[in-house]
Amino acid sequence: MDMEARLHADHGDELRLWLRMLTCTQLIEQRIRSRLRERFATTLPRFDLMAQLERVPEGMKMTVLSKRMMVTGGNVTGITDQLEAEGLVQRVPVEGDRRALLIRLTPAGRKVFATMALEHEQWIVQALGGLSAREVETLYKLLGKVKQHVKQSEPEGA
Amino acid sequence: MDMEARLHADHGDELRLWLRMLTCTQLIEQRIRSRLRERFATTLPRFDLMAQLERVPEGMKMTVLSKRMMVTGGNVTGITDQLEAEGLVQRVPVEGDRRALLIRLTPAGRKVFATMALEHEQWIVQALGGLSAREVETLYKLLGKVKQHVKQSEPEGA
DNA sequence: TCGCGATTATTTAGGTTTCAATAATCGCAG
DNA sequence: CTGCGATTATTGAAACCTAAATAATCGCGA
Repeated sequence: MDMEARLHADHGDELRLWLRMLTCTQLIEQRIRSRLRERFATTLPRFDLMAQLERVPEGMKMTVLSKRMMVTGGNVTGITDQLEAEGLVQRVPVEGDRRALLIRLTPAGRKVFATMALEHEQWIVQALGGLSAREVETLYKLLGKVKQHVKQSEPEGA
Repeated sequence: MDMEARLHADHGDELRLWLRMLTCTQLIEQRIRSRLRERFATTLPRFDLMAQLERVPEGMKMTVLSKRMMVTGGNVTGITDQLEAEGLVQRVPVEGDRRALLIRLTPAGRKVFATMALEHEQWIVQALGGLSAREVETLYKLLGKVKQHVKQSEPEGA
């Protein structure tokens, strides 16, 4: 077996794991998307944005929001436009910085989100129902290692 | 603690795990996307399609391809159009069924993919470098449980 | 053989996401 | 206080993805 072939063989496990991670998340994600659409006529990105805001009552700047959601700023602008038009979030000027805007849930938005979040959580519990509490914990810890390693290697600018 | 609050508390672990799964895959996925763009001026969906074809030299029908890639048929049509225009894949009529087409890599496509795949695998190994071989195995098995449970519950039709 | 439901691929319209460019503002160095 | 690089949000162009409609073909049952 030459070096190149050995290299390949040695790394097959990582590749298999990665593909399985992708399969699992896509499987669950698609299920959640379709349920959000059927039950609440909304989309995952909209739900995500509201979920982020829910944790911070005073609101968040769009840059922070885009980092947390791991999407581009332009994307956040678009989703915010929609939710604002529906009265679920509002843009609030930031005192002392005329560039920035704080996005926050309106009372109506908070109410709507509460309903969705409750059901959403049940979907997740159901999706992960094949695991024991101990296995959930193990998975959580191992993925924590992955997350940490990925984030520390190459934070930005190779 | 009332029932609703308890319910919430009991299921917090699953939700946390789900969010972490999402974070990990998105983190890695985005890194791969940007590297595919920088290094090979291509995209993840195009890479994915070629990766599927690579495993089956005789080619695959578009329906099979769309199921494996977990995207819609129309999407596969679009990506195939691009790759075909670049001479990386070709559409081959199926003997005995004039509806179906076999998509397969051209020799040029196979060559291009081989180069990308080698580097791609290194990226994955690097991303998962924070784990021991044993941890990779554990993660793989646990995610296998998740995958199986999600797939068996509600295969289709509520 | 005929007809009809199912399968296969494509098209269409609409929404999502990214990247890059733009415009406004900030804050600091001089 | 002036200018200039950095930050903030938005916009525009292009790619991606979906769902639903369309068109061609298949294959089976009567």
